[in-house]
Order: sequence, then C-alpha cells, then structure tokens
Amino acid sequence: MTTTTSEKRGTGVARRLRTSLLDGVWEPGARLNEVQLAGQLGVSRTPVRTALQQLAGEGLVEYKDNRGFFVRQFDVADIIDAFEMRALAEGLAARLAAERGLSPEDEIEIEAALLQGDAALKLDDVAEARRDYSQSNDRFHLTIHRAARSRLVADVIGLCNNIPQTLTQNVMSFSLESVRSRAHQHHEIYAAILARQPREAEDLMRAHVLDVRRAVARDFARARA
Amino acid sequence: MTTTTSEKRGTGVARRLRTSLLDGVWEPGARLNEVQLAGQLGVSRTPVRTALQQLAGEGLVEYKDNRGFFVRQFDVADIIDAFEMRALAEGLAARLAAERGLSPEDEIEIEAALLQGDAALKLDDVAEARRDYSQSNDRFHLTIHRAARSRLVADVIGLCNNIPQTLTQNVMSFSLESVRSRAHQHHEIYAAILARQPREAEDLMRAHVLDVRRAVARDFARARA
DNA sequence: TGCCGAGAAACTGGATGCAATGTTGTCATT
DNA sequence: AATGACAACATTGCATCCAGTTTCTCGGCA
Repeated sequence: MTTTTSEKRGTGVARRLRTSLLDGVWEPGARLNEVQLAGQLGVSRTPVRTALQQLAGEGLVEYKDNRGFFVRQFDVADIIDAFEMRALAEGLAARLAAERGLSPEDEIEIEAALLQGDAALKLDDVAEARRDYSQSNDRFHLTIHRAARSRLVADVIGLCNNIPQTLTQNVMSFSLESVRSRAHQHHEIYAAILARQPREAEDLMRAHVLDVRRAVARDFARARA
Repeated sequence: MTTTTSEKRGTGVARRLRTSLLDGVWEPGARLNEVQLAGQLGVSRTPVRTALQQLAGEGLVEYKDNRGFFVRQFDVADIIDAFEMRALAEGLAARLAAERGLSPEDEIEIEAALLQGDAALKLDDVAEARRDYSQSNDRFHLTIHRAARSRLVADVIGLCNNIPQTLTQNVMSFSLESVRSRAHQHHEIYAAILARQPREAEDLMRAHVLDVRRAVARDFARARA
C-alpha cells in the first residue's frame, strides 16, 4: 500500500524519484524496475517511464537498450568536473545578472537571503543554523540564476547540481566554521552585481564556487581520516 | 504512406525528429501533434512521446501541461548566451584534455582533422570546401570533448550546440574567408593540449569560440544589410 | 458585425495488453 | 565440478484503449 498523495500531475512522479535518487535510496548502478516502481508509487508503468526518461535527461539515471534504467554512478572525477563546470556557469550567471540588471523583486529577495544567512550564522543551535544557512544560500544563488535571464545557463547549473548532491550534502554538514569564513563573499558578489560590474561579479562568483569546492574536498578528506 | 526505413530502435524516432527540428522543418512555437507525427513516422504515439520527452530535456521542444509539445523558439539573447556558455565549456574541455592527456587514437584523429581542414581551405569548389571544413571542424572539437573524459562537460556542450544550429549553420555558409582567418587557432589549441598546458589550452579555446561568435554576429549583420 | 457560450471534436495523460528481448535457473555432457 | 544449451520466467518496447482536458465550431444575442 502506498501513500497516494493524489498528485495532480505526472511530474510529481519525477520529483519523488529524483529526491529518492539524490537521497541515495538505491545503490549506484542498481536496476530500476518499472513495475516495481509503479507499484510503490501507486501509478502505472507509463508515468514511471516518463519520469525516468526525464531523469535520464538530467543525468541521474542511465538508460540501456532493452534493459531499462539504472541508477547513475558517479566517481570523484565527476564531482570535480561538476564543480569546475558549476564555477564557470555560476560565474556566467553572475556576469549576466550584472549586465542585465536586477529587478526590484530580485534585489529584495537577495537582500532577504543575505539577512537570513547572516542571522543563521549567529544561531546557537547548529542544526538550525545549517538548515537556515542552506536555505539562504539556495535563495541567493537561485535569485541570481533568475536574474541572469538565461534558460540555458540555468539548465547547465541544474545539470551540475544534480551530480554531487548526495555526496556534498552530507559532507557540507561538517564545517559550519568554513561556511562562516565564506559568508562575506555573498555580499561582495551582490555588491558587484548591484554596481553593474560584470567582470568583477563573474570573477567573484567563480572564485566563490571554487572555494566551496576546496572546502568540500577538505571536509571530505577530514571525514575519511 | 511513410518511408518506414525499419529503424531497429526507438531512438531513431528521436534522431529523426531532432534533425527535423534543427533543420527548421516546423515553425518556432508550432504545436507538435502526437498522432500526426506518429503517422508520419510510421509508429504509434508511445515512441513519439518518448522521443519528445527526450528532446524536451535537450531543450529543443517545450512541454506544456495537458497541451503537449511545442517547437522551442530562440531569440538573439539565447544565441549569444549559448556562445558564451559554449566558450566556457569548450575551454574547460580543452583544459581537461590537456590535464588528462590525449590517447594515441585521439592524437591521430585530431591530426587527421587538422590535415583535412587545411586541405579543405585550399579547394576551389566553395561548396566542397565548406562541407569538408565543417566536417574537419566537427572532428576536431568532438575529439577534444572525448579527450576531456567528462560526461558532464560533453553534455553541456551538447546543450549549447542544440540551440543555435539552425541559425548559425545558415550564417556559417557565408564567409569562407573568415573561417580561413581562424584556421591557425585549431593548430595552436592542439599544440597547447599536446604540450600539457591546461591554462593555455583553455584560454585559446575560449578565445577561439568567442571569435567564431563574433564572426557569426558579423556575418549575420551583413546578411541583414 | 462582433462577442459569448454550449456542445462537439480533437488531443493529451495514463492504464493495460501483447510481442520481443533479456535474464535466470536447470540439466545434461564432459 | 565446470560448462554450455535450453527452457521457463521476468522485463521492456510498443500499440491500443479510455478518461479528462483543451480546442474548435457554430448558433444566439447584443
């Protein structure tokens, strides 16, 4: 018996499968049985196939002829590449945002995100601080993606983010201290965008993402030690 | 009655639709009727839907709830953004190729591509020259993508290339002279990769793609005049 | 003439059935 | 005991069918 939350649209199937994939519910390389998934999700094979097709396009699952869908497995190089690509794409997004200018709504949203982030870092409850900061971080970056006004750039960043989530998310939960050390970068990036300085915004954002990459790598190494 | 070339696999449907889309067979924004396409392709709606979903992931068509698939329409900003993104992604590919090194097969392939390109530019028949150079250009870039050994980077470049093809392809057919003026860049990029100089390979490739963008923009403007 | 709405037609979303392909387990042979 | 052939089973690919939504048509009305 399934929960059957009465999703109004088939995309809900893709969303549910995506979160399961990102949460690492299935082993990397595992075969995804359509009838089994259909049973678990309370729908027929058709929407399951639709969702899997979509997720294959996002790079989360792989398709093999006449054999169906398998959970994509990532290695260390994939994660490194994803950060490199993300640094470039987010840098471009920041540059475009600076070139095309922020809408009043975007300004409000970014400033709210920055406030939320600063407040989160002063919290005593570590779990709460992480949750709040993570949310503010998402708001900050998402708003810049929107401000870039480029579907392609947004798609590319989405592609990059789909990849390491499962690893980085866990790893990210370590050093709140290192997060704190990078908090000022968000403010500087915002200032550059506001001042309509595309070159500077791009450089700052690119360096910021690469800093995050470094921090993740460091925490990852520490976790293994 | 359709041609029914007896494709062995459903992916053939996606391939045929993709080429039709890139060739501009349908108006931008046109609705793609599933039963009609199924009839034309000689299959049922199911594989057509599968293909359209895949093409939606590639950004060639758009999906609207309960209304089906529509031909994606691009504007000038989309094309500019695609070149910017492609410059970054191809630059990254060149850097990764320089870092990870070329396989002997890749070396052979690139050198063959360069030879073909040089030969093409000496041909008298302009149409033949264009066709040959275009092919050599594809070989050159595709080999570098492969040498980068990064599925994500290859996917991103694919995303970028899906976008302006229909416009750039036509426009590209203009200035063979401007193509000739950039021919040496391929050699320089290859030299940098061979010499294992990632930074230089990235910079050269990025500049190369942006040069192409400039040339396309110039030819486009000239065509309108 | 132009606008609006009800009903009809067309189309998509999802479920199901069937043929083809892939997988697995058994058993005989060496 | 290992291997290979083969048959039974499981799973996918595609076609078709039905239900819900959208789109079109056409008559009514201002």
